[in-house]
Amino acid sequence: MHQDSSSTLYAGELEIRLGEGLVLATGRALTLSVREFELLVALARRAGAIVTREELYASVWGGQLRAGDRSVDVYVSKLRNKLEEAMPDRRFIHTHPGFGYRFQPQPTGQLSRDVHNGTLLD
Amino acid sequence: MHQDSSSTLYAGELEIRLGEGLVLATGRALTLSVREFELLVALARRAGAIVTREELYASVWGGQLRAGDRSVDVYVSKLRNKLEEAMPDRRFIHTHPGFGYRFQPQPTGQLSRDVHNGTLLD
DNA sequence: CGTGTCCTTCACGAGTTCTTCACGAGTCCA
DNA sequence: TGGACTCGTGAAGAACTCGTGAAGGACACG
Repeated sequence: MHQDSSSTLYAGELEIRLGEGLVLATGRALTLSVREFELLVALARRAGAIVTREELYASVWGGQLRAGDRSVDVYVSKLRNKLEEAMPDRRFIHTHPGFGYRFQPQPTGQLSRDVHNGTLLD
Repeated sequence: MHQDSSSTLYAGELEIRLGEGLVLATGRALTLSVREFELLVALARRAGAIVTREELYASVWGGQLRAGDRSVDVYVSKLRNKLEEAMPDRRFIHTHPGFGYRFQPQPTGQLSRDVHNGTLLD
């Protein structure tokens, strides 16, 4: 079927359809590039956890992050812009200086038990 | 499987009669070639979702898309022309660079649970 | 045959995306 | 306060993806 790698991640109001490269924010489709999408997936799969740049680089670009390579940061920036454009008043990606990034779908400061009606986030 | 070949897909103002190879746009019949018709069906069956070139190729041509084969793009272009000729001011087929194409009957921007009064889309 | 339609492939230009660089803001610590 | 370090992000060119006109082949029909 066309649904195999295509489970769906739910992260707050975000719906990430893995098989299709589609992200819906409150119903509206976001247009993400391939790198942006894969970065979002890498972050959302580990929602709530801090993910290092090395790990993010490995999942999105494949291979080893070289010293001085800022591509992860650049794409986090792009991704943030698109997420915030679609859903202002919400911060999804948090920076933990020296450690990495953390994807947190809840409104800033608020943690709540989510109801996921699709694949569970880790 | 999906539905038998004699049902009808409704996608926005488009009515696609599977058994007859007939497409009606606001009542008027479109004249599509076989490839164009099957491409439209492959897209419309998964309306709202991004469908990759590989998947489209498999449904329309059958078999595996080879690197460098642009036939899907060429037929998307032809299909777009005919759809837009029949219904200007509407964009049905959206490109998602790096992923594939998405058929979206609703006015740009709005996704909603559709009411199909024929066969349901997936 | 001659003509028309459809299909496939090629090629070029336009448009997007990716990578890298560079500068500045913020933080930490002595 | 000053230095070292971490991040955010605009910008520019390279690299890649996509849109589409056109050429040529296959096939059907008169």
